[in-house]
Amino acid sequence: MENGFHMLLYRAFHAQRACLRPWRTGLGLGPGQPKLIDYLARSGPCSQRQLASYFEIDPAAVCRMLDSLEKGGFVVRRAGPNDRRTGVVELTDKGRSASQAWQSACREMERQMLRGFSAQEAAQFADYLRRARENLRGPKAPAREGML
Amino acid sequence: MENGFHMLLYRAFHAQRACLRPWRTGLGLGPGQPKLIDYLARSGPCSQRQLASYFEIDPAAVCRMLDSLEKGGFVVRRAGPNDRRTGVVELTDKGRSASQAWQSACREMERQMLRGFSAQEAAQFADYLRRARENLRGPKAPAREGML
DNA sequence: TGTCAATCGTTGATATGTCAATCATTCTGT
DNA sequence: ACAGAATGATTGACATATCAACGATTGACA
Repeated sequence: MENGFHMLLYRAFHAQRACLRPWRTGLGLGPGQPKLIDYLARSGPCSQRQLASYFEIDPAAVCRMLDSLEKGGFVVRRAGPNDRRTGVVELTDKGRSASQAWQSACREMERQMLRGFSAQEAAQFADYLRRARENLRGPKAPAREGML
Repeated sequence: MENGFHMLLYRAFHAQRACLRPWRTGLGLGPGQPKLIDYLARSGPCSQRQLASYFEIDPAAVCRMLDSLEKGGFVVRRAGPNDRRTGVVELTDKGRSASQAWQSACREMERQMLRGFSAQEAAQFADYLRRARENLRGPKAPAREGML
C-alpha cells in the first residue's frame, strides 16, 4: 500500500501543503487562495473563467475564493470592457506583495524538497510528474479494451 | 510557473483524483472515504485515532467520514475491549468488496499513469516521491542557513 | 486517594471543491 | 429580428480538511 503510486503522490502532496501552510497563514490566505494571486501576478488581470480553467477547478470555487480575497483587499473585480457577463479580476498592491512572498515561500519549499537531489535527478523528477499527468489526462478510460 | 514543483505536484495529484473519481462515485463513496476502507481492509480493525495518524488528517475528518461510511453500511463502530474511550472500526462485507474494487481501480489508474515508463523509471519515480516527502517532513524550515 | 494532565471521540465554525440550478448576457440559425 | 442554445458568474447543497473546544475516560503523581 505504501508502495502504490496513489499513496506516494498523496504523501508528497500532503507534505508539500503542510510545509507551505505556515507561510500561507502568515499571509492571511486560505488554502486555495495563493495559487490564484500567483497566477494573477504572472498573467495579469483575467476572468474568473480563465482561473477556473487553468487550475481545473469549479468556477464556483473560484467565485468564493475571490469573494474572500476581495474582502481581504488582495484583489478587485472590475467590469469587462466588451462582455458584460465577463468581469476582470485584478491584483491590488497588497495582492502583489502577497504573491511575491508566496513565490519566495514556494522556492524555499522547493529547495527543501529537493535536498539531496542532483540537478539531473530534479529534472527527471519534473519530467516524470509531467508525463504522469499527461498519461492520466488524455484518455478517459483506456483500460480493458484489449484483453482483461 | 508551470515548471515549479508546487504546480507539478498539484497537477499530477489533481489528475490522479480526477482519474479515480468515476470509480469512486460508482462505489458510492465520498472523496476521502476510499483510503479509509482501503486501510481497514489491509490492516484490520483499528481505532479512529490510528486512521487519523496514518493519513495525517484531523480526527474530526475521520469521525465524519466514518459517520457517512457507517450510514452507508461500509463499516461498523464497536466498543473497544480495554479502553472505553477508544472504539474499534471494522469493515462490513460490503466494505470489503468496495475496498477490493477500489484496489483494482488504483491498479488500473497506476497502469495508465505509468504508460511509457520503463520499470526502472517507475522505480525511480517512486523513489523521488518518497525522498521528496521525507525532505519536506523532517526539518521545519532549514533553509537559508548556508548561502541561499 | 485525589487532583491534574493527557487522550479519544465528537461537535461547531470556516474554507475548499464538486455538482446542480439560476440569472443575465451573448451567440447561432433561420 | 427572434427563439433557443451557450456562456460567465453566482448561489445552494454536500463532503472534506483544518482549527478550536468540549465531555468522557484514563493515566500519572503527590
